[in-house]
Amino acid sequence: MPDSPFGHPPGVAVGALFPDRVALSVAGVHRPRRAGICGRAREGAESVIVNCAFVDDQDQGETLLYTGSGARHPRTGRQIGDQTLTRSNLALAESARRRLAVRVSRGVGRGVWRPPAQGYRYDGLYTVEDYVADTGEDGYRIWRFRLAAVPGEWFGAE
DNA sequence: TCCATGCGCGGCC
DNA sequence: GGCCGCGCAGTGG
Repeated sequence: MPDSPFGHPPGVAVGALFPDRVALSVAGVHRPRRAGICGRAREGAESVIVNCAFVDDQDQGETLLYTGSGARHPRTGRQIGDQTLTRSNLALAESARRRLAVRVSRGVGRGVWRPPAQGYRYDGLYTVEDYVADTGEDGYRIWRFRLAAVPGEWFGAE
């Protein structure tokens, strides 16, 4: 499958726990050490981290509103400028266009749906339903992506 | 408080 | 395609 979408990482069960981002990376769940979105503009997004580090995030488990990357103060978590539809944000947009599954891992954070006790948990596959430019809580433009769990392929599935 | 490190991407040949 | 250098990033010691 030359143009295969990104699916479950080999040998990793949905619900698997990892102590930190390095462990997630080594397991092939989410490769970047720091970035929350892994993906390429032309191929779509491979995986994302959900920990509600962005003020405009909303995590409801089966569906979630995921704020794009960029223009965020690294310490306060507040937005400090307008986000652009480039780089990893474009990757998520491409995933939406091609209906590709994206791997979701949840970390600890206020507002995270059923967060792990510590570290990170691989929560399975989601699709990017749509996305829109919006004005976030801090008054800057954000790109907001709506993710929906793939039935039977995510942590909350029966 | 500081800063490493991995990855995407563009430039260049 | 391959190499290289730049800039960014939902960490974490």
